[in-house]
Amino acid sequence: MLPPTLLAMTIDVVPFAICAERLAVLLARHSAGWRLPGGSIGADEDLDAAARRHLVEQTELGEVYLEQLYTFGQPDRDPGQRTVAVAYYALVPAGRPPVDALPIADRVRWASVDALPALTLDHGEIVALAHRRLAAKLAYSTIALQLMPERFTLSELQAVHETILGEPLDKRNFRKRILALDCIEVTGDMARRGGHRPARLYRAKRPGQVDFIK
Amino acid sequence: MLPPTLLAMTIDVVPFAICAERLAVLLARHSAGWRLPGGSIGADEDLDAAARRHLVEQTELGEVYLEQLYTFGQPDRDPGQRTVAVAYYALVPAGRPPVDALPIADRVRWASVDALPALTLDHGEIVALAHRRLAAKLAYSTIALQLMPERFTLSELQAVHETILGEPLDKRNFRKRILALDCIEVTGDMARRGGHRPARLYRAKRPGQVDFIK
DNA sequence: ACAAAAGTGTTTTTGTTACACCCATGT
DNA sequence: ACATGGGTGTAACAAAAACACTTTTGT
Repeated sequence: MLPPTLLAMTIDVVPFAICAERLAVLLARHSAGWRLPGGSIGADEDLDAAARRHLVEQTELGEVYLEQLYTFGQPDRDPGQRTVAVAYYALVPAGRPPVDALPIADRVRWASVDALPALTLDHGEIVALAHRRLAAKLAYSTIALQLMPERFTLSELQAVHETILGEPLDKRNFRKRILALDCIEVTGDMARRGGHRPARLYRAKRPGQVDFIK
Repeated sequence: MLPPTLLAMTIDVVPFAICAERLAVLLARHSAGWRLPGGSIGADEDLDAAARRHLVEQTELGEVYLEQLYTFGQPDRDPGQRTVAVAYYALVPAGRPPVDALPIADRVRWASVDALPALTLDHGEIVALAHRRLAAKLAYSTIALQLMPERFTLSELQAVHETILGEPLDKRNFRKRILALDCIEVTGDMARRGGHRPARLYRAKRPGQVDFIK
């Protein structure tokens, strides 16, 4: 058998968050436009670790849910040199320090998935695939909790689902289903925001953990 | 940003088939035991193409369903040199020329997934992940048809499902569900095998295509 | 008092599961 | 005639969908 080929490899990360009721991706400024955060893999670095490192270095988003998505290796995907990209997606909880307040604010930007600027290489496709995967996972896992702040209302959680799926959900059925999953619990505190009845605040029972359902 | 790192990359393929009512994997003989078919990636070769090429070269199995599974990149997964493996799985229809009849018969071997020999590196984990993925896909796609010969009976299809899931299924419910999917059609011919009533032979309506359901 | 979002059950519909007998062939 | 797997429908149950009004706050 032939020895393994040496190939240029990168990591690309699709960092998702909910911004202003929209599913948004954090993009990094690049000479030729915008691209996904990412970069090289250390000689002795795990792929997951490399993804996390690039995310922290370029976006200051640590401690987020991270999952491998797909590996893109078409020879012509990078017109410069042949590069294989291992793509990941990350879920950033709402309530993290907003990018505008960070020193890196001029290097990155949140962009809504349905109004993305042109991205370098095949990064547009990578985002599209990540979005589909995320939407599919809503149906059979508790993954949406990874996009929520520590404490949240049921209406907020429902809005996140609706944003990702792109369709409205029935309030009573949604609540029934979520509570039956036994993945969140009441905190006892109330969110009083706006001129209306205060809402109960919930928290994840097992923060950081994604459960599969059914 | 740093330039992409050059890393040793390989392709590993998990070729599944149903042999003797068991889910089996085709293994390749290796100096240090058994391993999955696979190998290097050509400098200008697509990853999918490389997976298909290795499968043909090492196992003579062309024209099979092939899907990327996961990319394994732990730094210590290969004690020799650091190697990243892009893993695929393949589904081989029953009724292909059996391996024993091929000139490569002494280099490869079908092994049942529940009686695998020790495999090199992390290939055992790769097989386990592929098996889980395949079992999961039975529930929401017509992927099992990729393991069937051109013409097959409903009982044979049910047996394939049962073998992969490792549990028996109800005959009437299974038939109702499969026929409702509108993915197979009667050929008009009958399979008369054994001392009992002949069975209708079906064929896939869209051979080679995997539909998602629900 | 009004506007705005929170909270709450029941009915209907749909899909899933459980289950048993006759049929056509080879021996 | 008997053994073997092929073929078929219905009733019970569970899950999902549809649906409207009262409550609590801020202004």
